[in-house]
Amino acid sequence: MPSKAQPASPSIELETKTHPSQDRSRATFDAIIRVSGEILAERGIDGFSINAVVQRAGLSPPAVYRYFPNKYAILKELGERLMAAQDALAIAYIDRRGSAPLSETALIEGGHSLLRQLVQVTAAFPGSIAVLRAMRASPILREVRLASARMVAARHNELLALSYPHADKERIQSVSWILSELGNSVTELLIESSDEERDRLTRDCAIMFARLQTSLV
Amino acid sequence: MPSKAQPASPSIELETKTHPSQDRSRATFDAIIRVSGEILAERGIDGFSINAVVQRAGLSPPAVYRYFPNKYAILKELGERLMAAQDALAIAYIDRRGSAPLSETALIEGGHSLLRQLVQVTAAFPGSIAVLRAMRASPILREVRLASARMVAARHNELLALSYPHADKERIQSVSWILSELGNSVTELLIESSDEERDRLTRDCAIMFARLQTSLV
DNA sequence: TGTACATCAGTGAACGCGCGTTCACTGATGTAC
DNA sequence: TGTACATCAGTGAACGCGCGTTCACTGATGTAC
Repeated sequence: MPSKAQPASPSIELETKTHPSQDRSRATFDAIIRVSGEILAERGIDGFSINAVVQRAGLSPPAVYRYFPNKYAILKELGERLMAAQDALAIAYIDRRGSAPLSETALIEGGHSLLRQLVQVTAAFPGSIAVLRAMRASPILREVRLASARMVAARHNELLALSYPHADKERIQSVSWILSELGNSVTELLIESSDEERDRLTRDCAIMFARLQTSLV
Repeated sequence: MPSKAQPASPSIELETKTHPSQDRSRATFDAIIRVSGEILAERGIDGFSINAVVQRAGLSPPAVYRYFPNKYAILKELGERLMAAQDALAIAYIDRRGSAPLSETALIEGGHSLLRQLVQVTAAFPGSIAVLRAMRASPILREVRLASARMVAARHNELLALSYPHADKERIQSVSWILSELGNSVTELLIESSDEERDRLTRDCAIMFARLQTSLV
């Protein structure tokens, strides 16, 4: 269930340029990514600048421009890496789950475990939820997150269609989209919460998602 | 269920300065707010600048500085206005609902109607969901959104404690917090979706929230 | 294995621009008598 | 009701700064023979 098409922003080149081939350059590339995540988390997207990255990474500006044409390209790379990591978890969960309709208990357990993994992987990622927020906040990056959400939703949709053969197709699509989109929001919510609250919140979110699925009959 | 305390950013003055007293100045103040919403929606927080506001509103820079010390103060004002509008709807819903435990059907109807109102009010607001996103994306504005979410969660918590007297207090708190936080995320999701999808999505989100509440037994 | 050369990786210094912000000022509105 | 004055509201022009970006260059690594 893709969202409304939006006019692309005045075209900004977002692709990475040279790809690192030697060890030294791979280290530089990785440092740029890591440091960018730190700065993004501390200052938000509006405080993020290439100059800040350059300074903290101990590089000179052209070293960054060797790989990235501008700051949005760095953020896009960060976003794509995080999305890839999250998508892998979601897809593995969907594949593991199989197409038989599951009991509510089993759905809760599965969802709970997926959420915990998402939280763990996202929290450990450079920039963590600040990357998600940047992708929402900047029109230039929106498409990165949407592409991932659409893909996961489509996969979930196939699965749910098999699990609930008598359910309305449009409802299944709607539920898949909600699970995919809110999965992201819930991950944010969980990472921001304190350690003591997190377990309880994770379980309740899993219950919520499970019961949304069982409502398909 | 307040989230982890975060160190305040290096103190930035966020209060509005002079408040408009004459008609002319009220018009200027409102124009600043309206135009700021437009620019925020078009370019995101990282493309938002006082210069851009000034230009579009047909003002000179000091006219803005008369009311706001910096761009974050404008965004904070926008955020507080949107939060106030959303909170009013949520509180009205909570008060209207009363403390008797409701049937799932009634919870779905109530939630559905609240979500529709939230979508309508938020979509009509200057900047719409871009304001929500800006408040998430910038550490400087985070507190504005959190204060609102905490307040709504606390109110909802009282109500649920009465509705489900035998439920675990901590679970009730957790559920209240999820409803409050995800209410925001869902509003975003709904506004971004196309007109044809929105009704279906709204209903399914209402089902999801209703069934989370009935899981309290 | 050593040398010459090609390619890869990163630097120092500078640029123009737009941003946030302020100064000294003009014009508009309200008020006292 | 008209005038003098005080306060409110907004302007024009300029500032310094940090940002994004590029140029001509040096140093590091890989490769051919």
